[in-house]
Amino acid sequence: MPFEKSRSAGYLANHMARLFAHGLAQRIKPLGLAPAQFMTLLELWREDGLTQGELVARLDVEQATMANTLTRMARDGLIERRPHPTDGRAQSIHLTDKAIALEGPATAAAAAQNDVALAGLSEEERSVFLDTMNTVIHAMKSAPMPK
Amino acid sequence: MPFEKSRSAGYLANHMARLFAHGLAQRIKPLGLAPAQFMTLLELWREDGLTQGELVARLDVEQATMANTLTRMARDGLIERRPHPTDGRAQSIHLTDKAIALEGPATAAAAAQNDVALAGLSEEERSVFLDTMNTVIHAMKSAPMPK
DNA sequence: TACGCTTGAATAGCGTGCTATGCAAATTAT
DNA sequence: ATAATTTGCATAGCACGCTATTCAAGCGTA
Repeated sequence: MPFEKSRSAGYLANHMARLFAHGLAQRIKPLGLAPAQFMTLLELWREDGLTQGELVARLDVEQATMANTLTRMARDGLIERRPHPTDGRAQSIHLTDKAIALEGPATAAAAAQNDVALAGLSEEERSVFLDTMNTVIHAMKSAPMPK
Repeated sequence: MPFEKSRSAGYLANHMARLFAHGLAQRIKPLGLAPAQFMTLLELWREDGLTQGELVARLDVEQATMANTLTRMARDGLIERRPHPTDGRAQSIHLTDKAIALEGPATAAAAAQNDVALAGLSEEERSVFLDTMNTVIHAMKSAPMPK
């Protein structure tokens, strides 16, 4: 039997993530935000002044990816990189007033996209779905890489 | 209450898809393949000689994305672009022997990645999970774009 | 037939992910 | 205290996704 893409978790995950990203991008574009910037802001709204390394750990992206995202965010006036008070190698990342003001509208946009995506599911189904994604993420993170 | 990323479908979808892509990439790299190439090959293994436009429709990516992926695949000796027999604007995309030979190992690699990801789930849970992803995908594809 | 619209594909430019390097500051070991 | 290692970040280079633009070939219609 052929490899059926609509029965492949990986294929579906990719397709679903592209649709989520596209929908979110459309919704936050008017705010001057892009998806990776939003994701980063989620952490900084929760706790300002994190280092790049802390953001890397919390968002599970590579250090180089975060460095580039932060560069674009600084360019766009969302963050400021300040010298770290105690570690001369590090910087602390601080939100600008502009970025602080975006928390409400941006999280509302993300919630709206989630609502559209999950529209066909009951509360119970939504909860199971989120739990399952967390389980799958954990499985892949703890699996040893093949050879 | 704060926007909780581990309870956001979009955030989890993104994270999960990155992990899937990374795992698949590691597994098919020895075959000389990258994820988007594998996805494209899935369609061509099923039916050779498709046009770029047909691939775009089946994989739900933008035309420009597919054009670039096909260019890389031609560069890597996986496909050949031949003039379309009846439409002077189009080309038909044909697999090389090399690409044909990769079907077994590549689909096995993808299946292995899916297995790792779904390891913690029962058969029933896996089935529900795939169904739900298909439902969510459909919901986002049919939702009108905001404003 | 000729003009105009549609359609298949390429290209440019950018965001976001990755790996691989390089460098300077900090830390550890000798 | 000096040397070696580790750690924080930047940069280069590439895959892949997107939007926007351009061009040529096909198709319609006046």
